[in-house]
Amino acid sequence: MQGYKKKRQLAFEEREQELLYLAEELMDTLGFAALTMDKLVAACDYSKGTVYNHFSSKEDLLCAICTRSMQVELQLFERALQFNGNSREKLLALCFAYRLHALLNPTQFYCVLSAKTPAVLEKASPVRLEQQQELEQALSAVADAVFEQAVLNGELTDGRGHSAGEFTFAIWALMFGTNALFNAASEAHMLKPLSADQTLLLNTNLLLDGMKFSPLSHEHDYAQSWQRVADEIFAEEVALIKRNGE
Amino acid sequence: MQGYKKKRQLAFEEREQELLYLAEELMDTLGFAALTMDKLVAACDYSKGTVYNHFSSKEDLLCAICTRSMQVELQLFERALQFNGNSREKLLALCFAYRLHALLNPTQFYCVLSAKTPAVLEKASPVRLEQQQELEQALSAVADAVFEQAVLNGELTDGRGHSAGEFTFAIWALMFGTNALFNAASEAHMLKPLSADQTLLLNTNLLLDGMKFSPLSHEHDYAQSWQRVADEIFAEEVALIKRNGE
DNA sequence: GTCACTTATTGACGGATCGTCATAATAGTT
DNA sequence: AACTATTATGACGATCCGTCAATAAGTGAC
Repeated sequence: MQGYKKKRQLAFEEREQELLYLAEELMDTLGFAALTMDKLVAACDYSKGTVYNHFSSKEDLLCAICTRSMQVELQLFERALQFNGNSREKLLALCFAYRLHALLNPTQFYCVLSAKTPAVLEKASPVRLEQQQELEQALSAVADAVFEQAVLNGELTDGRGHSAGEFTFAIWALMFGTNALFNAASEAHMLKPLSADQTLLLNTNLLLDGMKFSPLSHEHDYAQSWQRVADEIFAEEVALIKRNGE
Repeated sequence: MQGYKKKRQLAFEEREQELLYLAEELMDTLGFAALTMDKLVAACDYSKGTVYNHFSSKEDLLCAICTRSMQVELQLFERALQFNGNSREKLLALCFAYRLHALLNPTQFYCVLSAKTPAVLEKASPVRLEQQQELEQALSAVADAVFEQAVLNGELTDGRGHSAGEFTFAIWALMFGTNALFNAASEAHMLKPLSADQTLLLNTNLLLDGMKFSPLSHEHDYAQSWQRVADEIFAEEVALIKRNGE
């Protein structure tokens, strides 16, 4: 029967989410490296075989957490787009969302970082990797659209013939790198003389200025825009972080 | 006796290098994830206890490979500085060296990437982490010096009061991110429509233009500079990569 | 309601891997 | 040669991973 299979399928997906949530929780409480398939099995109500029915390996599980992470990130992106401002400010809002996501869900960000590691890439299942790429595509598409709109609006006029995709990749790489290095630095108890937010803002300003994305940073107060994004779009989340930080 | 201890110490360090080299070789041949302490022990002439006398854990070993990697990178940086050109071209040469290093030693780059992962950071020994930070400091210092020289030369005049360190961090994050994402993409057999070199060049051009680092990219043909770096400084290595690539 | 058949679940198990530690060996000292 | 301090050894216990034969649950036919 059709309905039966559908129900079954639904239960399967629900359980997968449950397992992913549990795995994340385990990492949160026990530390990132302490996540173990055995522990996950012990913590859930299912047997090892069932868990392995969902995730072909530990790395596959990591990858799954990673894609789920990008799904919630995508939602943050959609919200960021609602920011009332010019294209460059919208892009800034996306960067804000990216950073916010990393702060809200450090564990998830760890997974994303690990998922760029060959040790994980080598062992994750092909299906999972494909899903991950699709999500990355979806996330990139959001930024692409902003760049394309900026061209239409005349905010981005440099005609060197670079595609939106290239610009998106550049800002993505910059955000990824900045966040990764920051996290590593804080994890290693390094001195952190410069505030993460300010650095992030500076870096995006430099890159977008280099794209000649007007209004340029000396023509507009993007620190204020950054603050506005925090207040007008993500007030709740920012408050949550503040509370957790203390 | 003084001389005795010294000799002993020397032998210890020599053995450590030997082990590191061996570990890297194992990763090269068996795949990144296949590196195992047991295998390393089996491959070397020492016992497990001795190996663990050098590296407190597998992650510590990874970290050690990572710092050694940065040492060779530092040498490449020194050579890059020899490039005959303006400050911005020297910085470009540094970026070239960074990329070159990742291409020449993919395994080492994997280690560097993994070393940003909390799973590794959590388990590496404090001493090792400190060494790693020192090396990062040394590498940053090279770029810092170029930025500072550029200010003295009047090539970098933007007076927004940003320190060389901030600029260095920005370009470092951009390079790290670009390389990491590229490697992950190629590992996952993703479509790669854009050439890595061109993308890298574009990204640095954008960022440095945003810093108002003259001559700006529309005032100078940095693609040519990039090629010159390849020919004049790293011809040997580039040839090696070409050969290996086929 | 029962039987045959398909699909999903279980958890014990083998094979690896990690890191430790009591024991053995080696070097230096007296 | 005897004694001490340092280093090396590899067997061992504890995990951890992933598999698979056995078991249970679900489904449709009669």
